[in-house]
Amino acid sequence: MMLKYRRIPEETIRRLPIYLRGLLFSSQMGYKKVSSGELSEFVGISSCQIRKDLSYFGEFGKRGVGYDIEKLSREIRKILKLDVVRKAAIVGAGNLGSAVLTYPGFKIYNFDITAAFDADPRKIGKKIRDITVEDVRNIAKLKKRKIDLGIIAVPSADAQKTADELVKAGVKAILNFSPCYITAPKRIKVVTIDIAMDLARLPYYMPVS
Amino acid sequence: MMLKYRRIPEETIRRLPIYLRGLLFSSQMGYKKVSSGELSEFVGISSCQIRKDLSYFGEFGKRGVGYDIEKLSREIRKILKLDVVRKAAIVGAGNLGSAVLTYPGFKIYNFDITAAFDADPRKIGKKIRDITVEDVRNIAKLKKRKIDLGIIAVPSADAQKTADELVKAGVKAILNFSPCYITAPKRIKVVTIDIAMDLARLPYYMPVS
DNA sequence: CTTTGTGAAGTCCTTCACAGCC
DNA sequence: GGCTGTGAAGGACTTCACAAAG
Repeated sequence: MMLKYRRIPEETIRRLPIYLRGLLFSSQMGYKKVSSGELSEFVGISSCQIRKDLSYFGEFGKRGVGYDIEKLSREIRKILKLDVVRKAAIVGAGNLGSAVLTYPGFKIYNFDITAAFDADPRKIGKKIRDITVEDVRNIAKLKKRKIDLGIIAVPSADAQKTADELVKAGVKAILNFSPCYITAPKRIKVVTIDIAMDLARLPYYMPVS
Repeated sequence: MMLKYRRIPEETIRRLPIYLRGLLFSSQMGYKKVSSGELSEFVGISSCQIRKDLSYFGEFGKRGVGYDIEKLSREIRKILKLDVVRKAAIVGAGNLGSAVLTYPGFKIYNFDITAAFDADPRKIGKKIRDITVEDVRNIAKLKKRKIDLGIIAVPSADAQKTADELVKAGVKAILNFSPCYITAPKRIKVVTIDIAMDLARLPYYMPVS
């Protein structure tokens, strides 16, 4: 395995989780191995794209055979650093925040939500799952608790302020559920999830009656 | 306005809703006009990207001045066909389905959810919002009701089957909340929303302690 | 002087096509 | 024969840089 240095496209990283899901699906179908062609069918991405993407990180397949599902899954998890447990804190304990707190996806990817904050005095002290909601003014104290990920589930108007506080508290990445653009230092990865953005472009592709 | 024909990049369409949100924000700040440079600050997309994107559809700005917010918003809504009311139906009336049904974003973009289906006899007949949940076996009857958008909120295992039925019932687009890849004829636009995909790539960008 | 609109240049990403290996 | 891994070619998207307009 030579693996000379090449810049890894952001698009490749975006696709790795899709492959992971395709591999899970394959394994549930009873397969032990898959070829890039078969995986392509399951995930809707061309087989040579799949091979190229994987080639950035090593040689995981056997020519004439394909990929060992178990082994490739493990490799992708390692590439995405999903094998490390990350501590997360959520700000905003309203409907959205509560939904996020109970969403099982976080555990699957090794996120451990260990703190929740809100500005509403009626919510402070309340227990959601096994977490007691704290006063939003105490975010600064997170620094000692070594939180990796900050989750924003507050109204748009407070989103940037919350992001700034999370950055000060030392988070490495931010997951933003508020429908707005957020600025943060370059070293901090910000991902914004906004269903409305996907919704709004659907009609463009729909013929008018 | 010459506007010679050029293929419109998919990426441009993806950004139009973001501009729309930036314009809303500008108008809420009390502005009447914005330059591409100002809008760039609000949405985190370069000013020449913004100008190029808009240039695919016409000349909406005034040189030396910028864009009239009201007018540009209207134009983008028209481009995205957000000015037409679309009828939507949702399949799956569980937690996710109920949440989707009550999500206000649909109304904003002129989607009118007029039907809901579920396979669970205990849910059939129940009322959510102003909609009575129907038996999933009656999806075929949707054809007469001229539904434009089908929303999938069923377990992954049933997603493809549901998609096939929605296609037969004549939908023009599918919004898929199940965490899996779905196939449909090319004329039908499928958008899959899966938070887990965004979650799973976050750790890659986070330095390990 | 400011800001748009846009060809040209540059960058990034995908697909092709095939050598290399099983 | 079948399938991977990859340089080279091709295509798509972004940025540059500036003429044109207010």
